[in-house]
Amino acid sequence: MNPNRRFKDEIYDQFSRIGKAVSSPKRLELLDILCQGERTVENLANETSLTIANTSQHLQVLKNSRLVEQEKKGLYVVYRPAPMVCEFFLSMRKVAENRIAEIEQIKNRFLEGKKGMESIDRDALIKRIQKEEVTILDVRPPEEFRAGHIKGAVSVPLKELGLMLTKLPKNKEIVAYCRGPYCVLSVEAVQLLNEKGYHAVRLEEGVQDWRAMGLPVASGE
Amino acid sequence: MNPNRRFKDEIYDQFSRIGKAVSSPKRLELLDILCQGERTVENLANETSLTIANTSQHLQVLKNSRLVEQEKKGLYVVYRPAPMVCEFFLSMRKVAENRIAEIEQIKNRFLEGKKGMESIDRDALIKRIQKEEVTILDVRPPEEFRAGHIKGAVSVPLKELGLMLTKLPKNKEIVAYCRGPYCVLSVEAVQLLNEKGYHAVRLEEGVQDWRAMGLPVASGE
DNA sequence: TTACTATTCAATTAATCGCTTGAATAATAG
DNA sequence: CTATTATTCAAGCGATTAATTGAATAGTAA
Repeated sequence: MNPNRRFKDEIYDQFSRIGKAVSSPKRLELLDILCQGERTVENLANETSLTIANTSQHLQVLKNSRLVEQEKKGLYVVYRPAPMVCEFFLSMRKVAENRIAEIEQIKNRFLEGKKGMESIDRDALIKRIQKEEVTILDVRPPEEFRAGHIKGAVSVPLKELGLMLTKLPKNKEIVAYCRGPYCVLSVEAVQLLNEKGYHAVRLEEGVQDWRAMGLPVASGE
Repeated sequence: MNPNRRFKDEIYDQFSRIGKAVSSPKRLELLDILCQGERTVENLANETSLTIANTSQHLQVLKNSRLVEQEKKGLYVVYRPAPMVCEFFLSMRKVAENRIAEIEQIKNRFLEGKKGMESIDRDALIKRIQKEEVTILDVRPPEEFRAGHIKGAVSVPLKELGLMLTKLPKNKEIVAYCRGPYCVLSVEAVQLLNEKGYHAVRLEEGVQDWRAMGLPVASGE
């Protein structure tokens, strides 16, 4: 075969390694979670309802295409996204949201089931922050809050929301967020809060989106 | 199954449609070409050394994942990339280049075979444009030049380069470019020019990269 | 109408992929 | 040392995919 053709084929073969890595829904889910912070295999398996062996296998596909890195910490193996990968994931999500009409439909159908659920986006939240007082709630697990959160947000993991209710102000509006537009933690949080008489709304964006917009993100406690 | 899990699965299934589309080397090659401008099926089949039927099949995969759009023009069907797709492709290429070491190796091995081949990047070219006079040559087929080219470049398709040699200035440096870092048209052009006594170098970036940097791009003749 | 061209469809084959299962490995604790 | 825990490996099954081939469709021209 002519050497130019060979060269091209080799190059596109390499490019396709990235594509193959993100061609499986389960691997996308794993990547999405990893972009919130590093995780062990067991941890990822629990969140995705995959078996441990299957999770490990998917993680190795991601590792072989260089989208994640792994580090052994004692008895555990911790995985984290490689640099640039989360930006790439966001860019892929953006194309999907803009081009695939089914995504909007699936989201609407899901949210219709949750009556009274109000979602706001980044712009609307920024306006409210300036105009009136709002409490921003990060309802993800505490490790994810520590790894990075919207500046000014308070960590109230969904699991502890029930216990923390009394500490929240009833007169202020509450904005809850989690991992992004397709994460349901904030959906459940807002439902619970509204049932209990608070005025809560859901922020669509996650920390990654917030950061990508150039908005302030903090980490640690 | 619990409705939250169902929702997540449906969403990631949709996201993976984009991933599946870019998981095949041949489809990536097709996308890369399409990002230079619209094409007919036959046209694409010729450039990729695929059969017509196979090309058509791949294009339909791309269409079903909404990455390309199609339009019937008389006897031909013309395909073009959907909005945002070329940006996404660039973002994927960037991850691949930065994460997959093999790509650099393949490129180096290929260019080693072409002795005396000098490549420069955008920054180096900009400096030379300011300091000394250079002639910028777009060696892609004329339709691609018309669809968009680096401002100030002259269209000299590789196929006609042999005939146009006399019209090129021997004392000025010549910078040839084509579709991007992995396109070989400019490699062949620079080889020919250097053999004939010109001082020619290859620009790595293509028009897409140029545009993505915010640098001036023109279209038409 | 008929002939011709560009593209798509349909059926087939070989290769690859996702997931499961059970065994193997590696680090730690007693 | 043995037992325990987290992860990976290896084999196997069914489903999906890429590429080939030949037939079918759609638009154009005589």
